[in-house]
Amino acid sequence: MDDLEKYIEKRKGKSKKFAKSFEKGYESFKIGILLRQAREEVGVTQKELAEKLSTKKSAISRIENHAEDIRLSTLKSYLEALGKKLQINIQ
Amino acid sequence: MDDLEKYIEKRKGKSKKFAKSFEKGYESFKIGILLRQAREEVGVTQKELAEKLSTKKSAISRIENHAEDIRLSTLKSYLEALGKKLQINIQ
DNA sequence: ACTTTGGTTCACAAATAGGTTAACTTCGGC
DNA sequence: GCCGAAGTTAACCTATTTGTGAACCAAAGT
Repeated sequence: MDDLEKYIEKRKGKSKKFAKSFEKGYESFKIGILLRQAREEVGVTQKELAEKLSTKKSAISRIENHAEDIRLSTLKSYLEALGKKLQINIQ
Repeated sequence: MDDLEKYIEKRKGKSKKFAKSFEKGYESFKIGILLRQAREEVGVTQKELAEKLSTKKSAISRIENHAEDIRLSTLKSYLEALGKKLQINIQ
């Protein structure tokens, strides 16, 4: 069980809604979880991040919880606003 | 000069339109170029790939040439249709 | 010269992501 | 208990991506 999965279990315990919708589609949630992890690691709130991205905290929450898909540019800027870099490679 | 840049120079030589629009935004083109490279490496035509993805060759061409942004799911399925895997990590 | 194959580009329609506001919940500190 | 801070969700709207069909170009073969 890797870090991501541990993290997921923790969130399932905290939020019933999360647990329920999670079962519907593991894949779509992965990226949101990764992003939340990245944000919490840096120790920034959704509101602070939203301001850096000139958007609203609700949009951040949606990305981390609900979003079924995300644009590459959104992913990139989210991470860059956290001082991180997105690395993509093909195997 | 890495492989990607070599590849870009080659394409610039072949297509004036590509060269011109390329200058407008390097970033947006990178992903299309990577995808084309991946496809050519496997030796599959745009039409063949399009059929695997239940879409049309024009959509594939657009992604490789024009697309300013792309959904993560699109990126993923494009690569999976080529038998490749998308790997994302955060630095 | 004609045809076929691979690719490009455009225009329009359909689907979906992201911006925004507002109401709601949870949690910690007072 | 009350309050503020952090987060969640829903609804609406706009912007953008993707699907699709058609016209076009270039190269290669016949």
